[in-house]
Order: sequence, then C-alpha cells, then structure tokens
Amino acid sequence: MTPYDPKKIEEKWNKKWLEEKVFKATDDSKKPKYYQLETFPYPSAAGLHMGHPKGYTAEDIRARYMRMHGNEVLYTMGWDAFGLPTENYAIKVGRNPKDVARENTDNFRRQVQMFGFSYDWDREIDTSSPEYYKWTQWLFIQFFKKGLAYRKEAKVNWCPKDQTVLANEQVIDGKCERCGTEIEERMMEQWFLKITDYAERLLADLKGLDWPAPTIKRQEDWIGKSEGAELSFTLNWPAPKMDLVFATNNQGKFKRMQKLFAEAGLSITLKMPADIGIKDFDVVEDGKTLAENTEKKARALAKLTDLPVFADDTGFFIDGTEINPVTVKRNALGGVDEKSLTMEQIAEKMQVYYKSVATARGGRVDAEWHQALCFITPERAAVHEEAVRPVVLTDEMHGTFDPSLPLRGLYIPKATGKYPSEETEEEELLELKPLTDAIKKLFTPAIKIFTTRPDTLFGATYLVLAPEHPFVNGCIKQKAIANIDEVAAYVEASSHKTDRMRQEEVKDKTGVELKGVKAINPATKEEIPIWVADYVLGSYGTGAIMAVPAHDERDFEFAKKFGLPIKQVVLKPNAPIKSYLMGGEKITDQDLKNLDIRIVEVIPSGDRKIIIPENKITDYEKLITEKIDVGFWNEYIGKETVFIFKHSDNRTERIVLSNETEAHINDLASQFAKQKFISPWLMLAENKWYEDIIIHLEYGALINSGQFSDMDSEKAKAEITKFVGGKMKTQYKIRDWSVSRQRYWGVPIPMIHCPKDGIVPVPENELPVVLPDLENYRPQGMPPLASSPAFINVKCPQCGGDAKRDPETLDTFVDSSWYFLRYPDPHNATAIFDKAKVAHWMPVDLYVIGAEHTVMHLLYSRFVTKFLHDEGYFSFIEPFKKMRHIGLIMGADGTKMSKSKGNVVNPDEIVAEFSADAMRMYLMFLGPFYDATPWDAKGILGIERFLKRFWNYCNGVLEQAATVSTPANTTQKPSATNALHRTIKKVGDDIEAFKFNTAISALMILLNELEPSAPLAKDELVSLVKLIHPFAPHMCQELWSLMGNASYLDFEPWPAYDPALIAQEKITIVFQVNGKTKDTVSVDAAIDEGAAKEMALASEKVKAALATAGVSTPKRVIYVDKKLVNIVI
RNA sequence: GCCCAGGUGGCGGAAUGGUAUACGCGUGACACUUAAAAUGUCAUGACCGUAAGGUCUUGUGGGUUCGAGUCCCACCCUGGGUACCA
Repeated sequence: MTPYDPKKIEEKWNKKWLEEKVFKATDDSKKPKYYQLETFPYPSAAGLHMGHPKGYTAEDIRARYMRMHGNEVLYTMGWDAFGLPTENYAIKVGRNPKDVARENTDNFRRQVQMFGFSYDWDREIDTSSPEYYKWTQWLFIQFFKKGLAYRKEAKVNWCPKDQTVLANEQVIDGKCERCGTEIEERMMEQWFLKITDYAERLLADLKGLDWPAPTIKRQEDWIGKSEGAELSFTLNWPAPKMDLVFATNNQGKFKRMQKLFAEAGLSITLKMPADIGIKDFDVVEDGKTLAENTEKKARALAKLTDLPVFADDTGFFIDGTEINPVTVKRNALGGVDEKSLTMEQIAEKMQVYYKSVATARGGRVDAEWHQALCFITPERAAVHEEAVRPVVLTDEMHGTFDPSLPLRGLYIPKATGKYPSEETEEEELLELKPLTDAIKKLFTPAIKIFTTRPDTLFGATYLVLAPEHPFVNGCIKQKAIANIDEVAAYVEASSHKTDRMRQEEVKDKTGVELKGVKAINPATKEEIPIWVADYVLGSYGTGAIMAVPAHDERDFEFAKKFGLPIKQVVLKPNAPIKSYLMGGEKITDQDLKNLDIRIVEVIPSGDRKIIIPENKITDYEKLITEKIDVGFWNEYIGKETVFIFKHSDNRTERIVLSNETEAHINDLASQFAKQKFISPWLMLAENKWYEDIIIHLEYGALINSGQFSDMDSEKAKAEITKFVGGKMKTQYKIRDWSVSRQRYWGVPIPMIHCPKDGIVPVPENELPVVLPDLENYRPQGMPPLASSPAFINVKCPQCGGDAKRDPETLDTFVDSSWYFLRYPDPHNATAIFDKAKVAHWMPVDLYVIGAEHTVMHLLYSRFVTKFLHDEGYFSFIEPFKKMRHIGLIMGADGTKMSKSKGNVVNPDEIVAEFSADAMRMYLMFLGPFYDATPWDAKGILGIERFLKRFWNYCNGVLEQAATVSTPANTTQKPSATNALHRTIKKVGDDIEAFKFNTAISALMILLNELEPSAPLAKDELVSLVKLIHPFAPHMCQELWSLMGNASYLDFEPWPAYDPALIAQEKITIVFQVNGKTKDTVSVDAAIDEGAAKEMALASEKVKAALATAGVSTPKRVIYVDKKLVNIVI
C-alpha cells in the first residue's frame, strides 16, 4: 500500500498546476462563464493570517465545484499593494516602500500557492504597478471631466508631531497611532468624488441583490435617506434695505425684475453688473438642478463684488421631471456654439425646440414653469427660493416675438388662460404672483430647517442653529444681537472642538441663545427663541432645526437643561413602555420585577391626584379617585386587567378589574390626557407636571395643533407642510468621498495646477504619472511628493506655462473600487479594459468578503460601476450579484488573533506540521462559514485522521480490485451504494449553501459506514474521490492519477446521484405517546400510514406506556410521513 | 441609547415544527505493543437507580401546538456595527 505523503503530493501538484496553467480562464470558451471574485489582500509584512485561507478555501471549493459542473471559471488573485502600513514600515526600517511591498507580495504569493488555490495566475494584478494605476488615474480624470471630482475645504486629522494628515483609522482615542500626540483638526482643500449624486441609485439598486440582508441594511443606513420637509421660519426682523446686483446683462429682463421687486414692496435697489463696473462675469450653466445652476451663476458674480447678489434661472417641468436647462439649451442649439449667436438667434432656436417638444407630445402639454432664485447675502451665504407657475405648452406661435423673453408665445399661463402677449398688465401681475411671492420670501429674513416630523410643527418651541450656520455669523458681523460676545465666544469655542469632543458631550448639551431676535412658528404664529448649539450639525440638512422637545430626545434634553418650553402635540398610542417617573421617583426595571408585573400603560398622575369631572364619575373611576394617593397604573396578568395603586407610604395595592372595563379605562386615560395632563404650553419653571411628561417619538393622533388636531400624524406631515408653504424634501447622510491623501505610497493624483488655467488634468496619452523614488518618504508638513522638484514642476498642458503637479496621492479605496473590472482584461495597455471582455465576464457571480468591508469598499465599487455604466462602458449596473461573508478565525482563547495576545496561528506552521489539504479542510470544518470560530489546535487531528483513513481506504479498494479476481462490486453491500448517493446529494447541496462544515461531516459519516467491510466498486470510488476533491484537491488529484488517469480531476464531471437509491435506504420511525418518544423502529421507506400506526400500537413499549397511564384507547393518533407516530391520550 | 447577529454537552458545533446533543475534539476503558506513540473497538449531557428503567435538559419567564432548540410575547446576557443625521 502506498503510504500517504502529503508533502510530496502537494508539492508535486502545486507545481504542475502552476506550470501547466491548468486553471487558465479562456475568454472565448463555449462553456457558461462563472466569475468568482476573491478579496485581493493587502500584503502586510506579517504574511497571511488565518482569515485569508478561510475565505479563499471556500472560494476554491466553489471554483473547483463549478468547473466540475462544466463552467469556465474566472478565478484570480491580485495585490492591493499601496497603503500606509507599508509606507510606515518602510520609513521605520529606512527602506523604499516599493521594495518592502514587493517582498510582502512575494511572500503572500508563495503562501497562497502552497494552499493550492486554483487561480489563473496569468491574470495577477498589483495596484501599485504603473500598468494598473495608469487606469486608476485615467478613471479619476473621467470623474473630473464629468464634474464628479472636485476640490473643497474639509476637516482632516492632523498630527502636529508627524506633520501629516492621518486617516480616521489611525487616530486612536484622539491621539496619533504612532507617536501618541493629540491630533488636531484642520481645514484643508482636498479632492472629493461626488458619490452623493448617486445616493438614490446606490440605495434603490440594492433591491434584488443576492447579498446578506445585514449588509444591505448597513449600506442603506450609511446612505441614510430621510424623507421630510423643508420649512421656513421667518424672523421678527424687517426686510433689509440694500443694494443688490442682479446677475443679468439683459436690459429687458432687468427692468421686468425691477418691477417685480417694487410689486413685492421691497426697499431694495437693483443694479446691473455693468452699473458697478463689471462687464463680464462667467455664467457657467453646467449644474444639475435649477437651484444649483442659479447658485453657480450667483457665486460667479459674487466673486467680483462685495455687494449682495441675486440670480435666477428657469426651466420647464413636465410630469414632475425637470427638462434639464443645460440639456434643453444644448438640444435647442443643436451643437452650435452659443457665443456665435445673438440673443435673438438663441431665443428663436429655443422656441423651435420647445415647439417640437409640445408637438411631440400632441400639441398642448400641461407643464410647470419653475423659476429658481438665489440670493447671496452680505455674509456670502446662499439663500434659495423657487417660484412655480402652472402653464400649458403649446405648438402654436402667438403674438409678437420679444427677444428678451424668448419663451413668450409658446406657453399659456394657467392663471390667466391667455397668451402672455395678450395679457393686460393686471393679468400679467396676477400670473407672476408666485414669483413676486418668492421674491418677497427670499428677502424676508427667515431660517430654513429640515425636519422628518413636520407633523409636530405646532410643538416647535424654539429653533437651533449650528455654530457654523451663516445666520449666526451674520448676527455677529452685523452686531445685530444683544449678546454678541457670548455668541461669538461659543462659535469660536466650538470651532476648536473636534468631532470627537462633540461626541463626548452627547449627554451634556451646550448652547447659547441669540438674544434680541426671534423666529415665528409658521403654524402657530408665535414668537419662539433661537439658539445656537453644536448638537446641530452644519453639514446636514440646512444646518438648522426646529426643536420639538416633546417628541425628540435631543431637543428634550436641551429644553430641560435650559428651561425651554415643552409642548406635546402627538398623543402616544397605547403601547407598553419601560420606565416612567412617578411621585418624583423613577421606577426601575428591578422594581417591576419585584412587583411581578408587566407594565402595559402608564397614566400620568398630574399633580398626584386624579381629578374627574363630578358628572362623569363611574364606579371604577370612583375607585380610582378614592384609592389614588401617589399614582396608579394598570397592567395585564393572564387575561385580566389589574390596577395597581401606589400610595405615598410606598404601599402598593392591586385590584383586579374585569375584562370589559379595559377599553373604558383606556378611554378614560386618553381623555385625561386631553383634558388635564397635557397642557399646551408646559413650562418647566411654572409647571411641576413637567416630570410626568413622557417624551415619545411615535406617531399618533395630533393634539394642540389647531385645525390639524385629531388628525393622524403620518397624514399630517404633508398637510402641515403644505399649510405653511414648505416643501417635502429628501435628505441623505452620505457625504462625498474624500480621496486625497498627503502621503507617498499611493497613486499620484493626475492633475496639474496652473496659475493661469486653474486645474488641468494630465493628458490621457501621458499617463501614467509615475510615482517617483524619493530620498525621503517622510511627510514634513507637506506631502512627500511636494518635496521633489523633478516631479512637481511641469508645464501646463493647456498654456505651456510653468505649473505644478498635484502632490497628493489617492485613497487606496480608489484602487480597489475597480479591480474586479481589470481581471477580465488585466494586461490591456490601451484601455482600462476591453468592453467585450468585461461584458462577457461581468458581473461577478460570487464575491466572498470579510464582514468588516461591508460599507466603504462595496459602496465605492458600486459607485464606480454605476459611473462607468453611465459613461457607456457596459450595461450592468451592479458589480456583485451574489455575496457571502467570512466569519473570523479567532485565537484559541476565543478572542481576535493578535500579536500582543500571542494567540496568532501561522498558516505556514500548520501546513508544515500537517498539510495544506488538512488545513483547508479543517478551516471549513471548524464551524459555520459565516460565524467567527476559535482555532482549536487539536481539532485538526480529526481531519488529519480522516484524510489518512480515506487515503488508506481508497488504496485498499484499488489493491483489492487489482489482486482479487472477482470484481470489487460483487462484494459490495447495496447499502454502501445507497449511502454514497445520499452523500453525493448532501455534499452538493451543502457546497451550494456554503455549509462546508456539514458537507465534511457527511463525508466522515460515509467513510465511517464504508470502513472496514463495505468497499465501493471502482467507479463508485471515483465518485467519492471527486466528492472530496474540492476540499482536499492535492490528495484527490493524486488518487485520480494513481487510478491511471493523466487528466485533471477538475475538468471531470461532478458525480450524479440516483434519487431512487437514496429512497431505498431504511428509515427510522419514532413512536411517541403525548409527544414523548417511547420506541423507535427501522422500516422500509415505503411504509404507509396504516402500517405505521398499527406497528406503533403493537409496540411493547407503547403498550407499557399506555398501561401505566391507564388508558386503553388513544384520543388521537398522529402520523407524520416517514417520521413518527404520536399517540395522544 | 439605537440597529444587527447570537446564546445548545468539558470544547468546536449538528438539527425543512417531529428521536436534541449528528460529525469532530477531548476524556475513560479495552485491544495491538516489552513499552510508548500511532491505530482500532466500545463508552461518554445531567440526576436517580445494582439493573430494567425513570426524571430533567437547548440563556430566563410566559404563550401557541398532539409535539417547540426551531413559531409568538416579555426579559437577561454576549459579540459586532453606529453614534447628536433633526
């Protein structure tokens, strides 16, 4: 018998697989494609940790399994080789990061090759190679060209000692990971990718993906969509008198606007740019929405003057969809350069275009005419307003053409029903009313807030602004408030706070009031105070909130601390609650436990006595009135309602009430709430009921809300928003992706800063911008690349003048956000990939990834995919069809493996001591693939034994077949064949379901059954070897070869099973009495109900059990097919 | 705090509402051996019992069901994520 020598076998096959390129994936194969993506590792100096081979083994099993099912499998390996740890390590040891990375990569490659993973090594990629990062740079330039890569000021973590920016992960407890110095936050101009533009699609397209549900949820949470309303709170300030520049050079338009301003009753003097000496300002119209365009235009002008600026922009909406003004103009002009045309020519072309739109839709089309307004305040804040007028688009040309009003004659205003040219002056003003109103609103001092609970507007008792809100700045600058110093100091102090420090203050909110200014609640018309507090973030929504302390926890705490009014406006629906205040003393969960009760509802006891109107007293209410001392609540025990009274001497008393009173009591409770306990303006200072108010965030019937009282709060959202002239709005939490890194070991950002032309991308035919070798990689207050004149100094590709390269590098997440698109065509030197190849292989059919990467990497990869889809590179919109997660391998002590704990298991040592096959199989056997499981050093012995036994068994069968004249299958028991078929089914099902642990256990069970006396026929043995092959490929390939085959087992068909043979197996039927097992019998699978019941009643053990119970005839006999008979007595 | 996952022998873990503890580790006994290792055989949830057998047991307490680890309600604990997102 050949002894099992795994070292030799594994070395032999690893070498052959590599040299013969056995697993090379063919692009034009006729087999169905299957693309399996492996998380490409970050090659650290420490080498692979156990988590890598766990995930990789699972994928290798699947890859080999899929090949045996006739698929052409694309299965690859690469290196995410750029990154900070390598750079830091290189600095520490005084070497070049490139050399360090190469060594690490070599070591990783050696290790994964040792495990025998079936990669196509011809497709190996490395993000730090110029061949790869050329395309990372190219990708960045495509983003830039589409306006999706831009620069803005952003907060960064700065280590003053290391003179560098740190990633969030490098900041531990507010200190630098390496030197322990307290980090600072600095504002720096950085590159961003505009992932926010894709927020809605990134959210919507999650539907239908075969991903773990928690992962989908985390993506959703990260995108953080909130639907709510934007509401405007006017201030008790007069509209300001001021000079205002209107962003137009068109006399007609200007005069018209002047008229509207006068109509709005504003004491504002409008000026044309020419009036203040500005001849030309840059009117770029390439924004996305009307509002964005308008602001862009306004900002462009504002750059040239200190005066406040006003701009507008217009567009049609048909069926609620904006006809993008840029698109419209582009379509209308038909590729002709705008600059070569006169105003009249442009107008004419626009008319023709609109006419064609109307004609295309059948002549007359209902539409909306939107006019976006933007006001740049003296503080340089942008305030927006939008006027909407319903119109009918028509294809009839009408009236005289007015070049200043290009669209007149093409629509009929709904307000007047006449063509604009036929309107009287009064009619025209009527038609323009929404615009006048919008203008009026725009210049009436007001604060916009975003809320998800517009239904609680009547309960908004104060406003809170973020310290960075422009209005706060304006108040300080214009000395418009009574406590300037206090507010300025607060703003100043919070600007020095790090986000971390803000977080620590969650429990203790700070803030100051803006004294001398009040806002007006648009619903109640009452004046409410305005506060500045850093619990409101400047970066979300409008940077301002309405505070509804009765229905928002943060507002509640703030109101409590500063004695602000709390007004309840939503009734709490009947629901259990956990804790409450009673008699000034908090009842804890432990108290409830001691009382052995369950709280169902708590009725606030007001001023400690319940007062019931005399004429309404019923017996039960009388009972309550008499009994009540401190408080009471009711709860349900079993099916009864119990009233519990708490008295001032801490005595509790319980009275059981019948069922029918329950509704009555509840009704009573809600009446109390309305009549007595919920005062419309509950002031902390004046009212000691305060503590009995239970803030809640639920939906219910509105109270104290004027005409909306009694309305359901969900419904009231839209109604109240409409009532106060707000608009429904969707907000996202996701922020744009910051990609600048001020470090060396990454992809150089392919941009050139020219003093004349601004930011210019490196021409694509000059890519890659190669990362230069430097003398010193240490960042010294500036990015390392900035210190290399040879790298930095460059000629501007546009003007040819002196310019500088961008000295920063890209976040490594950019490298990994597209690597799966490179494997289909890894060596393409002329394009990022060949479209046909990507169309063939993508999307990824299976991606196995650590649960720790479920947010960033996936979000970025999906974003890049959608972007390239939009650019026309492929038709799919999601990169990863199916995804599964790896659970961690923990140390033997059940905690995460770490050097400091000394519980790290080194894969090299395990392979040296046992074998690669044993390690692969043991990793799969440890526990469920998705769960974190501890590495038990002894457990692998079981796998080693199994492999040896299996080897010996196979060799035994083969020898017997060779020496004994009778064919092996004559000695075989039928049950062995049946067991084999049962196991073929089980292993296949389990591999499909990622249940590798139970697949292996099924194989062990089979071997236990086969040994020692149930040999399989030789062809059956082949099936068995194939079955184990994905788990232990070296050994199985060797066995296959010992059987005299020259081929590779991976391309042999997966064994089929015969369901009829599985059905022939004996089954065990259980006999129960009242659900307790009394007897088991082994029967043929063909047993029917009658026979089974008969056998059960005939069973001695069942008879004995019946006799003991003194029962002769059972009440019922239940039969579960092929499972059990339960006799109910 | 909120969200997610999970609590089953000495350990890792198995179980479409149907024999709880498969499979493996460990442990014990035995066989082989001069001996040890390796290998093989048997046993191995707890308690009571000489035994036959019985009782209990899947974090806790209830519920639904002929029957619950599995479904429902409440609670406790552990792990992970998140953090003032209005």
